[in-house]
Amino acid sequence: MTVAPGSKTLEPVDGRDEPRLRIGEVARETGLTARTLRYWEEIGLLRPLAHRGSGERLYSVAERERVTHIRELQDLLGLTLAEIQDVLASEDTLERARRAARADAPTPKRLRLLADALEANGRLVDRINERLARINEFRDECVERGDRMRARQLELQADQRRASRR
Amino acid sequence: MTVAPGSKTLEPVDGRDEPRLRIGEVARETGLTARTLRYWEEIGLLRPLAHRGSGERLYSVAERERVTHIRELQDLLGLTLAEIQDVLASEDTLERARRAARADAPTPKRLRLLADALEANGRLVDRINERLARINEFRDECVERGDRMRARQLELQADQRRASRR
DNA sequence: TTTACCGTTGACGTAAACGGAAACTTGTGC
DNA sequence: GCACAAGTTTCCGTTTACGTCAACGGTAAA
Repeated sequence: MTVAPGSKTLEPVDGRDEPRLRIGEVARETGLTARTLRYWEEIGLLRPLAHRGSGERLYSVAERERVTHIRELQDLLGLTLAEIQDVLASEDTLERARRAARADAPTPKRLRLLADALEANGRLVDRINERLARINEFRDECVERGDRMRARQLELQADQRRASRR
Repeated sequence: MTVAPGSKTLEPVDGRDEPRLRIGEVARETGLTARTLRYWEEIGLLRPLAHRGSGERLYSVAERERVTHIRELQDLLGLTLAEIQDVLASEDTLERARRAARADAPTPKRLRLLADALEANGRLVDRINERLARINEFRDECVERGDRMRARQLELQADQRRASRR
């Protein structure tokens, strides 16, 4: 058995503990393909540091999480990548807020960033709730149809029993 | 103002009361484009009777409902048109069951058709529930993030008040 | 050094539509 | 009876979000 090449040079990178992930790892862990990750980068959804030898991309853990988040927005809410761009642009405020916290930025500025992030989050939750409502409605329709079918089934079974009795 | 052409010839068609709808009407009522309806027909999802002069399509009410059903499967469950083909193939059993009922088919046959339709419906409901669960999970994550942000906001606001008091 | 991986860019292919052009019915109004 | 608008038809090109294939490069273990 061979060890994945580069496994040693990957873990640290500049004294920090943040592990750097290769595209294949991110793909496996998120259930996507490398092609998809490159495409998302191409249209500006991701921004890994492409380095190491001939431009090999390296992802941070935060970026991997961003990937799964994008996946959920796309899959579960049915947003287009363009819409996701917008959502993420709003949400990135939170990242800026965190950086501001680390940089000991003035409290009012941090409060403003937080408020923005909260608003973006609120809009997202609204969209999710709306979608949940619609799906619930659809589900109820389906269940009701099933109920009607079961009722009809009982009728027919009764018919059958009556017929076989005589 | 002019009346839409053909509005008079449409309602009945052969002594039956079933109104026949033109492609534009179906498109408006379902929120799709005529182009999409033709495309769905092209790949075998719909089968309107294309007639009247030069192959103008006419849809029944049942077909319009099929269209909205397809839309929901696609939109709400995120199924591809190919998957929808399968789902509908199973569901069409119900239509056959109805026809069998009208044709006074033997009870055992009708029961078999009903059972098939019920099974297809059950599978569909399962898929819906699965999806609902995943979206709920995602929603909870988002709400929780919002809660954490609000907590941080309160902290910062307290800081601010303490600072301004002295 | 060779082999096995994993990665790169680039070009072309595909699914599920969307959009527009040009021609053909069809009912209406003069 | 004829022009006209509304609606439709087919045909063809574009878009989005990737899949696939080819040709090539770096890294590490044997």
